[in-house]
Amino acid sequence: MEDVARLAGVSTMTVSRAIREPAKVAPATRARVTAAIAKLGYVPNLTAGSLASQRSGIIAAIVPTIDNSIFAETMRGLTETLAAAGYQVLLGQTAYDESAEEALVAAFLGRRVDGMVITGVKHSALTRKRLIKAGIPVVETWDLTPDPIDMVVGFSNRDAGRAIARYLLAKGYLRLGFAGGGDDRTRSRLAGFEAAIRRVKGASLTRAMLPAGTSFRGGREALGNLLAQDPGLQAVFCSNDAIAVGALMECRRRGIQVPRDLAIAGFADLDIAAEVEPALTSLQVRSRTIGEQAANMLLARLRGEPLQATVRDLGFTVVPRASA
Amino acid sequence: MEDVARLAGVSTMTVSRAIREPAKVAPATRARVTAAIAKLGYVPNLTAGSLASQRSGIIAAIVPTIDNSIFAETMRGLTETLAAAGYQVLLGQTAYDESAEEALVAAFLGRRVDGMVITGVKHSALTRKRLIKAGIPVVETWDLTPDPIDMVVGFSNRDAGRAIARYLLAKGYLRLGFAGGGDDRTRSRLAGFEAAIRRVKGASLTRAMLPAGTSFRGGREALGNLLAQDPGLQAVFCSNDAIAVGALMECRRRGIQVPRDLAIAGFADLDIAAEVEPALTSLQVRSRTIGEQAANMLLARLRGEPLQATVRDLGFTVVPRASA
DNA sequence: GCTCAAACTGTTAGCGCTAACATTTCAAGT
DNA sequence: ACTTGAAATGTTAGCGCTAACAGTTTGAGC
Repeated sequence: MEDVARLAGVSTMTVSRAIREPAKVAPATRARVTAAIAKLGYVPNLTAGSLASQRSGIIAAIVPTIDNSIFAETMRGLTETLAAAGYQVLLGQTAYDESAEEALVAAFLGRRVDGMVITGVKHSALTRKRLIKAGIPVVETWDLTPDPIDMVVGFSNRDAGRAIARYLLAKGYLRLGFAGGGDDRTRSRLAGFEAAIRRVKGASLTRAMLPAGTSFRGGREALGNLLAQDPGLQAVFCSNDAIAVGALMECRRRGIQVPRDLAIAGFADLDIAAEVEPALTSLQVRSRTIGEQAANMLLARLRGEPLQATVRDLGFTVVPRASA
Repeated sequence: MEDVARLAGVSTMTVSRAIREPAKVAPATRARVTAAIAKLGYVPNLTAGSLASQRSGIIAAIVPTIDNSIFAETMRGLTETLAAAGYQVLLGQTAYDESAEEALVAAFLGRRVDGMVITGVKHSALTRKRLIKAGIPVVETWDLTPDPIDMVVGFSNRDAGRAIARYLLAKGYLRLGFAGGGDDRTRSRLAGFEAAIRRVKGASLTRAMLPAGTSFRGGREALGNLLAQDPGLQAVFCSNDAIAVGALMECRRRGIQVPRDLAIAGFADLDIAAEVEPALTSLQVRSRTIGEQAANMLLARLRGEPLQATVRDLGFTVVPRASA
């Protein structure tokens, strides 16, 4: 930076300003600085800038795994919205492991990230404490809670499970099955699903629990598992569309007609849900919007704008298609 | 850090060492420092550490979009391998736009990242220049080139396209179609596909070009487009499995029997390829391994190990299934 | 020409840590 | 006790930038 300053015949402070707040530098000076930067191929050291300004320009994002299109979509919305505002995203994956989450949060706080987006609302006590103490804006995502660490954007997984159950029950299916992974949000969906079923006389629930992060293959196995437990099963709710498509394919393999012999409903309304045959009844959630909203909440807070709501419910929609 | 040092009765340097190189501090001292850190809830400022040590502990990764499972898998392999070595990943998405890539590279270099992983081998002259000048390890991925910026790990997309063409031609299909996006790697696949077809008398090629990043829906439209151009089409190669599944579903909708009336082959061998009915013939590439290998090449270079090969060819495998 | 605020530019003092070197401590060998 | 080298700890001097404030210049208004 000193070289640039010398070449442009100004002080380093003016170079710094020419880069960050061009409006505060006289046009002629700015031109000289710009020319010097170009000539020397100068790349400002943002690390030094972060240290001096106490702002890193980095937002940390923690997801269970990027290798799941719902989180990938959220990350896409987040990254693009933040990039437009000049922020970059540091990515962390927990693989659904709470202690991995704890370690990631600690590492990211050490980087003095300006904000954090974290999947889910259930965290270790230490993680919560650290995040609160850090004093940075934090957005929890993909679920709701009345007492977020700071802010939360998502929808009620419990209500979503309940909505699917009511939909299936309203269609006359009584012997219901559930296939899904073991993460917190799936458990909430199951809890809601189960609660709605309990309220209906004669309705039953059969479960096939899968490891968190399961997809197509798991869906096939889960279907066999469920039918073994209850051969008279009438409808299955799968906690994500990949599992549902797997189940659908297994039905085809076994000659089970969907939805005549067995109805299937998925979750998340991935692109593929509309394309398979029969098209998959699913519950639409706005993965990408969650990321965008999280980014916007963070940005508003970073700009010092007074906050509207700390809990943002994006809701969900049951999308009826042919499969249930 | 000074507070910790005072409480432990040592200098800040000893605190720094106790954190980074515990072996170099006497056990008793280390215990006092650790206790002081815990008591004060001290979180080292890695930004300051980066500035002083000239090592950021951050690797930048640039993909077209994270919202595509092949890149998500690569990112997963990359992030996990790097995390195990204490590095974090800064994520950038170009949306298949070269100028976006240029801006990301500039921003990441400003952060003084310790290394960079970038998708593809075609970059703007400025991007190449900047990366070379930066003097950090760089791994290009998802393709091969004899003259990488620094290192490259992937496979030949051209050869992959050729291999699929040969496979289809060997099965007796002569009137071939191609459906795919407009990114560089897809173009290479198409080039290889076309080259192999040209060498066979009587073989023909019909193209349906889609925007980069297209999936299921695009596959359906592409199929209609191809059949409109050549109603006698015998086999279609789709540049990714999502497009192929879309095409497959469109065939079902139109009552076209796969593979009897029309054969379909995909690319990337996503999980879903094996699950659809008929199962999809595809070309298997090792998405996750690309990320892991990129991480390992970077780490080896960062450790100062002498480099073996700068070009790592992970190859591919044609996976014959029912659809073609 | 003179005043005075606005616009512009410069100076100073760190941000919180670590590299490199300097010094002290300590145990083992004589 | 007395060297001696290794182990442990401390001191010094930045890393490259920016906040905060201090100057300096400019031009509009009278």
